[in-house]
Amino acid sequence: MAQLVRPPLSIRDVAQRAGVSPATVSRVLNGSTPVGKEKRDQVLATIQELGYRRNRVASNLRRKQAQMIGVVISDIENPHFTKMVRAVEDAAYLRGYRVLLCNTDEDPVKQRDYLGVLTAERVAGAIVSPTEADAPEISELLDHGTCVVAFDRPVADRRADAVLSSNMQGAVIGTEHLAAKGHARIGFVSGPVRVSTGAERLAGYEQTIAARRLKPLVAQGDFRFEGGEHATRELLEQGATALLVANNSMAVGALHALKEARLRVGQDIALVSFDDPPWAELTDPPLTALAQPVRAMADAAVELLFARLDGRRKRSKRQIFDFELHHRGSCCPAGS
Amino acid sequence: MAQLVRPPLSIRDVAQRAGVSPATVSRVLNGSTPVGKEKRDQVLATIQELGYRRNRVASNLRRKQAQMIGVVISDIENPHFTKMVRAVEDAAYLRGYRVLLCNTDEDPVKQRDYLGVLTAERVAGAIVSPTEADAPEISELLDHGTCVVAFDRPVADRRADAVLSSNMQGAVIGTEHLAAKGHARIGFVSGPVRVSTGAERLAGYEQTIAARRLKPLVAQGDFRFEGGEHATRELLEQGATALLVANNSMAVGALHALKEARLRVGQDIALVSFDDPPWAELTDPPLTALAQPVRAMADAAVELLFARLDGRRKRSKRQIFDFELHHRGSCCPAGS
DNA sequence: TCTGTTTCAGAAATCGTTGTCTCGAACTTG
DNA sequence: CAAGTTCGAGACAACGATTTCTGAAACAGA
Repeated sequence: MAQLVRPPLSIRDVAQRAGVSPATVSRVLNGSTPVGKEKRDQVLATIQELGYRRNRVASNLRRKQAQMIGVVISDIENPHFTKMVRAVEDAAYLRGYRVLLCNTDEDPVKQRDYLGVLTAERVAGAIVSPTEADAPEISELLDHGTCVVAFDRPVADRRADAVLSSNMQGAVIGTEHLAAKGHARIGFVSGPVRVSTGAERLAGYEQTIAARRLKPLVAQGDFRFEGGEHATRELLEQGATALLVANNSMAVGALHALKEARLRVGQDIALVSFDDPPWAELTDPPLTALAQPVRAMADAAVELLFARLDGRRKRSKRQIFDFELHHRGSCCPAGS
Repeated sequence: MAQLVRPPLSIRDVAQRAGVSPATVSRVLNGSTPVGKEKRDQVLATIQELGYRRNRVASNLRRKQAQMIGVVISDIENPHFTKMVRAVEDAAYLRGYRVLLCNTDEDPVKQRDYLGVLTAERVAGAIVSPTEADAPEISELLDHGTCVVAFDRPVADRRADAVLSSNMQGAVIGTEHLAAKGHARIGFVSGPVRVSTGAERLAGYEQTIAARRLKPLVAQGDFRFEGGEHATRELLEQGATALLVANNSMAVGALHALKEARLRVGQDIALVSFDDPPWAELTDPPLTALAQPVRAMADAAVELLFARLDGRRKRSKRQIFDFELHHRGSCCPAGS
């Protein structure tokens, strides 16, 4: 059986069949200029009849802009980003935009590659959670007039909008909470300091520890399972009785390491984690977590983006959201 | 400050500056036809110098195909699909393809919309986990010569490739496991039967129940948290002492419902869930789960897709993977 | 009735790349 | 050395939609 490939119809085919000019078909398709009712009905009927589907690629070329939003994140398997992507997808779908997914794995090279791709694809806008804040490709996008919204992590170029969370504040709350329970040896499972969220959370922790004249115990992770596991082992060796973990993926690693060390969370050791993934309530015990209003943040990012695309806004804007501590069972008083 | 928009450079600008024809620049860019070393170096230098970036939209139009893979899934927040998307992204990135993300929310209308979008965007290939197996838009894609791989759920059109799991077998294993522990009132938190995975898992359950002359206890969910919660409440009212849950999102809902009913999983009630999300080991007790080799499946799907794109394969192919029961702590013997 | 304005719709130019066609020059080879 | 090849590179025509330009018809106002 030969693979029959039906060549797609073009706007010319429709025009010919309907007895009008291609321009008229285009006008009906876009509603850009009024078209007489008679011709319009004729065109619509013909489109139905032939099963014509407009070629977006050609359309995008002519318009010099793809109806597409690029989403650049570091880890598609992290529920934090997944929630964001979901929100973007929802909004994009409603407005007839598509989502181009770019997963960087926290790899600056891959990030720059992908940012270049967004320029090459002439996307209308981008939501970026940068691994590297000052990649020149971000400025390149902005130079071409593409809207860029930084999510979770700022970018260097001031023309971009930003939706951020107050990471310092979050780390302070988390550390204070553990300190208030009487812990003196509070370990911090840090993210990479190269990433702004990593650095800020670490700074918040260090500030609080210093203010309370405690000994800082820091182990560097990578925002992923393995790093969390290793860092936790390290901190246990240093005698930590409480842990603050800088993101949810590393928290999974930390829980593994603690299980391995036969320490009962919430009894032998206290744990507070950044992020509040869906499974935080299901662990044993449920996880005390520093939650970001991810959905609200994502909605804000999308709103910033489309406000610009629709020309409703010119000046760049930056919004900051606070963390909230969700008290659950993973924090015990010291020495219990 | 006026928003300065630098108009992007075209291949003609590069050609002019380098003193060659646009065709030559294109040839250097694509390596399609040999170009003399001298001119090639000249072109490459000019590209560097001007910071030229090729316009993918124009390229795609001319080539009549976008270097893009469409991924159609029902729930981007479900780790099962997330893992798949990850695998696709990995492979696509390596080969210079982009990923167009289409999230359908199990909504047939949205699915058909998105499949139409894939046609309109002239994607090179699509990996689809269909909500509706016989959407005509799938055939439309295939008619245009686009490769389609069904993932997790089959599609009606025989020209498509497929990577599936043996859902019947999985449900049988799961149900048998619970029955072997002595449970007589095994409830099934079903997915929507409209979806093939939903129907097949239900069938496997029913078959086993019938073979053992037990009473079927089924409550219909929607593959999402809420549905799992409601269905579980229903089954509890009917006196179930063991539950088989048809996917991981509903398992989260089930766990909530059980907690609410003050039933201890693994002691008062037994639980087996389809899927094996990362948090399955972290719950209290750890979740006994029917795992699919998602990564292997996704890699297989990608391989099928690219084998076709590269022209390495013509005939359509179907691969089926087995479930594996991961024994953990959530299954207790009956009446304990 | 005649001029001026609006409305509708076609012709044609364009968006930026790529592949085909062509042609001259360099190279074989008998 | 002539005739046949090969090779490199330019000119040019697409790809399919949009939009500007233009003109004809319809309409309004004086």
